[in-house]
Amino acid sequence: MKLFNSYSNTVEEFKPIEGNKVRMYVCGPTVYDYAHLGHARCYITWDVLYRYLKFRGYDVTYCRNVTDVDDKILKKAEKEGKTPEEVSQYWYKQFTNSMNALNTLRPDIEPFATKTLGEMISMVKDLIKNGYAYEAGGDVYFRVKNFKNYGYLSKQPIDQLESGARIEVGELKEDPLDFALWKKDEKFGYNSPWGVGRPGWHIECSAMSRKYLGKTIDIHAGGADLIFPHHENEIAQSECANGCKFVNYWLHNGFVTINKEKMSKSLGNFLTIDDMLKNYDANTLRLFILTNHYRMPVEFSDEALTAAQAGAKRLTNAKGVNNPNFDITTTPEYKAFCEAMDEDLNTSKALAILFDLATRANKDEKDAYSILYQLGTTLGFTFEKAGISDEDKEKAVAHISEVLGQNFTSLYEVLELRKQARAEKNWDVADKIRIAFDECGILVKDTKDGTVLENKG
RNA sequence: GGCGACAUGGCCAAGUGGUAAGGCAGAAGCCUGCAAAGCUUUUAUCCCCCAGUUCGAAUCUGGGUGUCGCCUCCA
Repeated sequence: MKLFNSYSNTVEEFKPIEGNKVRMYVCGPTVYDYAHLGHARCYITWDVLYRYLKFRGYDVTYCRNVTDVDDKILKKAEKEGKTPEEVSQYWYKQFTNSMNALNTLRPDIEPFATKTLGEMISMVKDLIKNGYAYEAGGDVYFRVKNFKNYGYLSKQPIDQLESGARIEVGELKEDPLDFALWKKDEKFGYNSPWGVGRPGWHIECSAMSRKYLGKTIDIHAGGADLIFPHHENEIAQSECANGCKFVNYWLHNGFVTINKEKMSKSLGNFLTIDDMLKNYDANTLRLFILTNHYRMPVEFSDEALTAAQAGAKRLTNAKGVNNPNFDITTTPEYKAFCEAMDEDLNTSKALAILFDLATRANKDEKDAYSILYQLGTTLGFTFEKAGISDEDKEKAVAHISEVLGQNFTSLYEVLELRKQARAEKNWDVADKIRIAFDECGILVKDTKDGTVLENKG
């Protein structure tokens, strides 16, 4: 399998450190607000990598942190008169709900920054001891100039970085490039050898990664906007504290754009996952994201989402039943799928194979659906036909009763009446019922095998 | 200013030296009371522009033009 490594800026053959074990870390959310489409893209992309690695037989440990100590959380807490913990717990729950709704698998480990403070403090202590960090007025800063590889990941010449760097008022840095490992904070802080304070954002990931996955890990992934300074700083901290390589493969996903502009909190041009899911289902969002290569920008538009919706429907509504005992690994489609995914996750190519399988499944080709189902599930699509809830059924019966001016007590009665009407070629009644169903969001399909009701989605 | 990426049909998009996957939309047909779904066929002499390398380039090289991102919190 080949993956594009941002560190070397080339596509490289992926080889885990130890046998078939893969240790994978993804920078998780700072929990203070709604997750938006940009987050969705990031976590769906790495969800697909996680699923695919497991599908290929790797023993993966996937760790995704939760940043629950941060300026933005504290600001929100102050504004709302809540404790930072209340704020982060609430938004963590929202985030988890969104991730579940998107059908992303839960990481094996989901550490909280506030529960990993010991590791952070010991790491900062080591950095000070080795001369890579210094304390100044209750803050601790990393001495960037002492790490010769600084700027390697982001391909930034150090003198260029220097010209842009500034020292903020109140900071006691030796050099403008230095960044905070620990910040004095007497209001919300925690005890440390340097007084009451809280950790800098970058040290959180270094510490959590080391604690749960070890000093050198296989994969570290996240959005491309984290390359500088976040990942650059993580490398500096981890390699100086541990005295060894931090990460073998740095993976970064591209952005979601809207009106050709990066979607982000600060620009305010974001659409939340929850809002998106009101109009489009999880399969649609996933298809929208996976039709593009993960490193390319994806432009959001309703037109694109509508196209994805039609495609997702075609893919997941194909005819057939999965035979779980069918071994797909001997099929040419499996081989082609793996070849595509092995090329730095060419999901677009992989999807072409799935679409072909969907067509063949619809033609009742033997095993086509099983292959489609098993490969599609590997990409995180769900094939379960959405049933109609009892609540919606009741609503529909009530609505149809009103439309036809007669009192139906069950869906069965409605369908029987329509069946009879159709048998008698009473199209007026049959169509009225279908239209009434449609108004309730239910699609009526008259197939050879009888009438089927479906959620319009 | 520094660094990096991208430019393929109406829309989205794969393809990085051998003659343009796939999806959406459109068209025609089959099926069908209608509708929906499905099936079949069909839609780029051409890949931003110019020069070059080559038997051969969307694919490599050089030069343009345009778009985006990072350099500050950001997935």
